[in-house]
Formats: sequence, structure tokens, C-alpha cells
Amino acid sequence: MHTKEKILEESLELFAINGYEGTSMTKIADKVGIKKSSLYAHYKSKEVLFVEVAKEMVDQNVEFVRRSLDEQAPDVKTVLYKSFKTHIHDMATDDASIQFYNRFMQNPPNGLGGELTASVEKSEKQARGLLENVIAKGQASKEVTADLDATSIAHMYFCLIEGLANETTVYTLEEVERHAESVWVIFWRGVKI
Amino acid sequence: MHTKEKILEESLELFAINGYEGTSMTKIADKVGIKKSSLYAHYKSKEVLFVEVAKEMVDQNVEFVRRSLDEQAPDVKTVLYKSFKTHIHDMATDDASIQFYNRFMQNPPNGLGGELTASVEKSEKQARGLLENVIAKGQASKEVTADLDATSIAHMYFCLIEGLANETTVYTLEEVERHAESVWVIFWRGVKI
DNA sequence: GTCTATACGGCGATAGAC
DNA sequence: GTCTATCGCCGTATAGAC
Repeated sequence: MHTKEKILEESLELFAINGYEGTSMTKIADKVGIKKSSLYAHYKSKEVLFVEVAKEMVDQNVEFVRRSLDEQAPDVKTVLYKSFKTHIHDMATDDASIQFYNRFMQNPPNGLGGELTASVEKSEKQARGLLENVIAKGQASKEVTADLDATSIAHMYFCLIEGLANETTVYTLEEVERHAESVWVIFWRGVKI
Repeated sequence: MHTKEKILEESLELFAINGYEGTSMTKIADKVGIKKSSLYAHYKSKEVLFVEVAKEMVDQNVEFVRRSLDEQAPDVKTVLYKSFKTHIHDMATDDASIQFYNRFMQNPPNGLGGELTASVEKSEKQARGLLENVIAKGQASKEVTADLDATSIAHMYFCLIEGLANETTVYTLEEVERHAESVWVIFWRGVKI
């Protein structure tokens, strides 16, 4: 019922913060407000629960990128800039979904990496596809250089976001946002006509 | 003696691959070729052992950046490009030190993050300083634009490297190196005069 | 579906013989 | 310094009453 979803929600947060081995079924049960053994009525093992959460996050990643792209923005530069800022902001403000995604796409739990890699690769391709469209539009409207192909530029874009995501552990929100600002300037300098 | 160093070496690899909670003292002992209890003659706890490894990695990070900068290269563009390629290559070829660094700087074990953040921040600052010098030289020789400050450019550089590091789990060596190549082109386009 | 009780193994860590 | 033996605890997971 409603409990099953709550388990997903709460374990998402715990996995994101404490990792897979660092999150016990007892801690999840405590956070949900039930006993450990009751979890097994909804998910037959910890691995199954984790994979369920992970699959949701992979799907959500594409949706997140889609929503970050503002269709109403006046030009491609603004679309990209707004999307960039949205990503950075949500990362830096401890959004559990994004932390989960960043954490486990880079270092999946021991046996479960293989089970996820395929779907991650697919979702990253989709997300990159959305950006490629925007960039291609910018090339058509002479905002973005045609010397580079849209795929490479989209790749660079995600590379920057992931690089900045890594900083969130060490640096403060303000520092990351300031870094993001200068990173953006160089990026745009690199891709504009 | 020689055992104490071997413990550091072997646990470095295990921590890098399986994480902190995913690495047991038994597994470390097995890899070293001794019994678990013998480890405690060298390091009084798992936490102490981990912190010891982590501190070495933090120091090594600065040295790694220093060595990647070729003093003999003809111009600043070449210095940066060679350094960039060295980083990518070592990451992609499963260098345990770099994997350890990337993994735990982003997601330190639960109680030990605070103990490391300060020294990480310091070492990253030193490493960035080395790059800033190179970039400032490039600005003086009119290779690199003076519209951007050297700190921002150095920051961008590390951001790209970390972003590419994240890919190594999902993509193959060839793919990452190909991505790195186009990332470099955009980067240089963004910072050259 | 949730509970209590329990099984069983692996964990980090210590004691003490050699 | 390394071993065997052992401690106490907590991990995942199951059985069975309600």
C-alpha cells in the first residue's frame, strides 16, 4: 500500500547519505516507523529494494533533465544556462535523488553494478539526446559554433555538471555556485560562434 | 616492517574497489597473507588504517599533479594538454590511488569525513595552485585569454577531469578517451586568446 | 501486514600462547 | 609479530502468532 512507497522514499535518502553497506534494514525500518522484519513483506531482500530504488532514480534522471529545459526561453544560450543553474542548485541543496544518482552511478554496490549499467547507459543517452536537440537548434540559429558536433558539446555539458557535483562534499553551497558561474562562462566561450 | 607498508598497499586497493564498509579486516588480511588479528599489531583499528591510507592519497594527489606537468613542453597549450591526457589515462586504466581519491573525496565514510575535509581542501588548493602558475604563464605569453582569471580556469580544468572520472564506471577506456579529446577541444576553445 | 523471537554468519576487536 | 580462540554485537533473513 502506502507503506511500500514510503519504504522507497526513506531508503532512497539513507542509501544516498550512508551508501549501500552503510544502510541497514533496521535503520530503514526505523525511519519508516515499522519493524525490520515487516520490510520483507514488501521487498524480499535488501538487494531487491536497492535495485527498485535505483531503477526509479535512473528513470527520474531523464525526467529531471527534460524539466530543466525551459521551452519558453528566448534563445539557446538562456535555455542552457537556466538548465545548468537548475542542476547545480538542486545538487548543492542536498537533493536526495541527485545524490543517490551521482553516488551509485559512479560506485555501484558490489554485485549490483552489472544489473544497472545497461539502464544507466540508456538513460544517459536519452538525457544527452534532449540536450543535443537544444544545441543543434543553437547551431541552426547561429548561436553555437558548427565546428563542434552537438554530441560532443552535450557530453561536455554533463561532464561539467558531474565535475561540479563532486565538489558539493568539500565546498559550501556559495562556493560551488560561484565556481559554477565561472565554469559556465568558459563553457559558453568554448561553444559560441 | 615491510608488512606495515604492504597492509597500506593492499587495503588501498580494496577500499578503492569495495568501499569502506564493503572492505572487511578479514579480506585485507587475506590479501596481505596474514590473519586478521595480526593487522591490529600494526594499526589499532580499521578507522585508523583507513585514515592512514587516505592521508597518503591526499599527499600523493599533489605530487601526481606536479609530475603531470611537463616542464620541457614548448608552450602552455602543450603542457596543459599533456597533463590532461595523463590524468585521463591513469584514471581509465584503473589506477587504485586515483579511484580511491575520487571515491572518498566525494563520499567519505560516515564518521571520518570531517577528519579529511580540511586536508583535502588544502591539497586541492595546492594542486590548483600548480595549474594556476601554468595558466598565468600562458596569459603572460598571450596564449591564454586575460579576460578570465587563472583560478577560474584551473578550477574548470579539475572540474572536467572529475567529470570524466565519473564516466569510467559506465564507459570503456576508448570511449572515455574519445570523450576526453572533444572535451579538451571545447576547453581550449574557451580559454585561448 | 505487522509483530516477537530467533537462526546464523560475519563484523571489529581483544587475550594470551609461541 | 603472528597465530588460535573467543568475545559481543549487529547484519540479513525467516518462522509463526495475531
